[in-house]
Parts: sequence; C-alpha cells; structure tokens
Amino acid sequence: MGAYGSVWEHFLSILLRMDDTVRKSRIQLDRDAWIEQAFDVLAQDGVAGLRVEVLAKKLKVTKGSFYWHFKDRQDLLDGVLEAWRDSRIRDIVKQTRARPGEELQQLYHVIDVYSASRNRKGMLIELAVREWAKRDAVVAGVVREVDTKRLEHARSLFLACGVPMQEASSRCMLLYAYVFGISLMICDGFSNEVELLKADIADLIAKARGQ
Amino acid sequence: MGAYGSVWEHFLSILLRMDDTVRKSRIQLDRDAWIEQAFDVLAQDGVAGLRVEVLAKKLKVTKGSFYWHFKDRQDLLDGVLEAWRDSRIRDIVKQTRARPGEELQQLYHVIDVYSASRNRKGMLIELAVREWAKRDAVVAGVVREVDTKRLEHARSLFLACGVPMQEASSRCMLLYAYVFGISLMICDGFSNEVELLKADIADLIAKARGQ
DNA sequence: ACGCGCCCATACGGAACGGTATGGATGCCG
DNA sequence: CGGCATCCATACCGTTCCGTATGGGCGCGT
Repeated sequence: MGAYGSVWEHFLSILLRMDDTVRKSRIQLDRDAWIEQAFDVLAQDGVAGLRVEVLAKKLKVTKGSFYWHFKDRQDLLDGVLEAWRDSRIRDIVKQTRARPGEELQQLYHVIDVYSASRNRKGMLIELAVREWAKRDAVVAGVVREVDTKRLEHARSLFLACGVPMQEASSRCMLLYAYVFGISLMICDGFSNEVELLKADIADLIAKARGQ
Repeated sequence: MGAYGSVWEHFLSILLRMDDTVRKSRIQLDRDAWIEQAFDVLAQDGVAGLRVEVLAKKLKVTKGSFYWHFKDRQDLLDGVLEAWRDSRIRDIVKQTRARPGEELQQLYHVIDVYSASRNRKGMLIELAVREWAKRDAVVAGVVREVDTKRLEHARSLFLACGVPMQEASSRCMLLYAYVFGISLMICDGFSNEVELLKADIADLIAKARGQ
C-alpha cells in the first residue's frame, strides 16, 4: 500500500469513473440533468406526470439527490419553465431569420418545423406547456411572451413578402394556430392523402391571394 | 293510521321529495349526475383531475355512492367518453346543417361556435379530451371518429359554396385546426385588436380566393 | 491522516387517492 | 309487520406521492 497504493487507487478510480461516464454518460447529476429528463416526461405525460420520485427512478437515483439540487418540486417546475422559455426564444430568431428575398420560403420552413411529424417531441412539449399554462398564471405569462415574439417575427416575414400590415398580422396568427391545432387532430380517417392536403394548407396560409 | 295513514305518508313523501328536488335539484344521484359533474372537472383540471373522491366531494356524497353506480374509475371514464362522443356527433349535424344558399354563412357560424370566448367550457373539454387521447388509444379512436365526421360535414359546406374537392378538404382541415389552435394561444400581447384579426382570419379560411 | 463539502441513500411522516367490505337508512311490496 | 332492494356512509388497506431528517461514501485540500 502506502503512497503507491493511493496513487494506484487514484488512477483506478479515474479509470473507473471514465468508464462509468462512458457507460452511463454521467457519473453525477446536476440541475440540468434533472431538467433534461423532466422534458422527456413532460412530453410523454404532461406536467401532471412531473413527479419527483418518478424522475428519480428514471435517472436511477433516489429523491435524496433531487432535494439536493432543488428546493422542492416547484423549484424544478420553475427551472423547466425557464429552460423552455430560453430555448423557445433562441429558436424563434433562428427560425425566422431569412436572407432577403427568401422570406416566403422561410415561412414554409416555419410551418414545416412545427409539423408534428417532423418534430414530434417538440410539439408534445409545446402542447404540454400550454396545458400547463391553463392552470398557472406564471406559465401563461411566459406563453404570452413566447407567442408575442413568434407572431412579431413571423409577421415581419409576411411584411417582407409585401403583405400589408393587418393581413400580415392575421396570417401569422393563422399560421401558428394552424400548426398547433393540426397537431391536436386525428385526420387519417378523413383522407388517405393528408400530407398533400397539408401542403395545400401551407399555400393557403403563406401565399397572398392571387399569388 | 291504517290505509289513510299510508296514503297520507305516500303523498307527503312525494311532496317532500319534490321539495328537495327543487332545492337541491336532485335527491338521488344516478350515473348521469356523476358524468355531468365529471365534465365540469374535466374542463377545469383535465382527465388527470377526474378523481373519484374529488367528484364525490363536489357532489356532497362519499365514494360509497360512486362505487354503487360505477364499477371503478375506468367505468366513469368510459361513460364520460361515450357521453362526449354522442353529444359531439349530435352537435355536428346541428351546426353544419344549412339552408340552401346559406352555406358560407354557416361556415362562419361554425368558426364562431368554436371560438373560445363564446364557448369557453366546450373548448376546454375539447382540449382535455384531445390531451386524453394522447395516452389512450380508445379515446384516440373516438377523436378520430369525431374529427372525420366534422371534416366531412364542413367539407360539404365548402363544396356547396363551389369550392373544388381538394381545396374544400384543405380548407375544412384548416378551419378546425385553426379554431383548436387559436384557443391554445395567448395573443393579447401581440395586438390590441385581436378580435378584428380573428374576423380577418375567418375570411381567409371561409372565403375562396378572389371571392 | 484528518476534516470538510459535495452528492446521494435510507427511513419516516403525512396526505391523497383507488378499491373493498360492511353496515345503515329509506322506500317499496306483499 | 317483515323482507327485500336501492342508495349511500364509514372504516379500512395498499399504493403513490411530497417533503424532511439523518447518515454515509467519496474526493479534495491541508
């Protein structure tokens, strides 16, 4: 043993740690790891499914860990909401930034990005947050903030396409209401070419009349 | 007493019963009373809030009553789903039945009926059922059935307005996706004339191009 | 080697809820 | 009056949660 033993154990522990890090991808949890897992549960079961002990089980730890990183369950919910808000606002500027002359194409891209088939988990989180907002005024405030920013950025795309102000406002509201609403519907009993119809609808929303 | 007494008591009991019926609106509960209350809770808290003891408290009885009328919680959920399905299908034919020549006006009426401001509780139930459908295949099947019927009836209105088949299919999908989606959004930070914009959107959806 | 801080496990109390068992109240009917 | 069915109350058990208290392992600096 002695010094050599402690050195050996030190390197050994590092090696084991690296191995564990590879296998479990995280030897120690932090706030963000919990919040990341929380988004998975949020997408699957909604905010009602965000239970401390359920999250702990999925992360293969006990809630003793949770209450080290979070004051209580509300603290986690606050963190989830803040993370959602920040990521949404980052994505808004990314999705609505168009090279001059490509604004119309960018509008089609926005519709596509929110298509439930292309971004299933993102839309599930979106819906879960809005369900959450019905029963929590703070969440509703964040949703209002995100909605306002989204509408303003999308409107600027319509304006760049030459659509007059009021119609641009109406069309961007229609755009987002459509992408959220269509993800709530089950249309596969209506037509066997739903994707074709959705492409049609994108034209109805994005293209100005007579265009 | 004798025969007269029993007759008297009989009438008296009927009178008292009528009085109670007037005051508490129901002296005895039945399945429908529970389901009716369940819709209130469903609108307010979603399907996750449909707890037996919570419903019992709101009806001022104990769950001993519940388990007389229902086998278990799932039995209540089945009843709620069936009642929703029946009432929705009844409303579809009522809302999409137009006098010849008034089909366009009827389309505007459909949009108005699903406006969250005009029918808040109905829309909350609608959203709660669709949230429910994400985690229950049977519910999803009922939603599919209702959506299909709604789309078919609305499409027939567009067809009667002279819209060609495929565009009629697209527009009725856009119509319902919009009414559901707009009820999820919080737009009052975007414009102070949201109602005006919504009227604009109704035109975009209902009116054929160049009309 | 020792202490200290970080991170987590364990154990516990309490509340809410689903479901069952059982008894009680009431009305009806012979 | 007595028996039966309807409808509900009460008591109880098991489970799943939230939150707290406490202790223990482990690294890291001194």
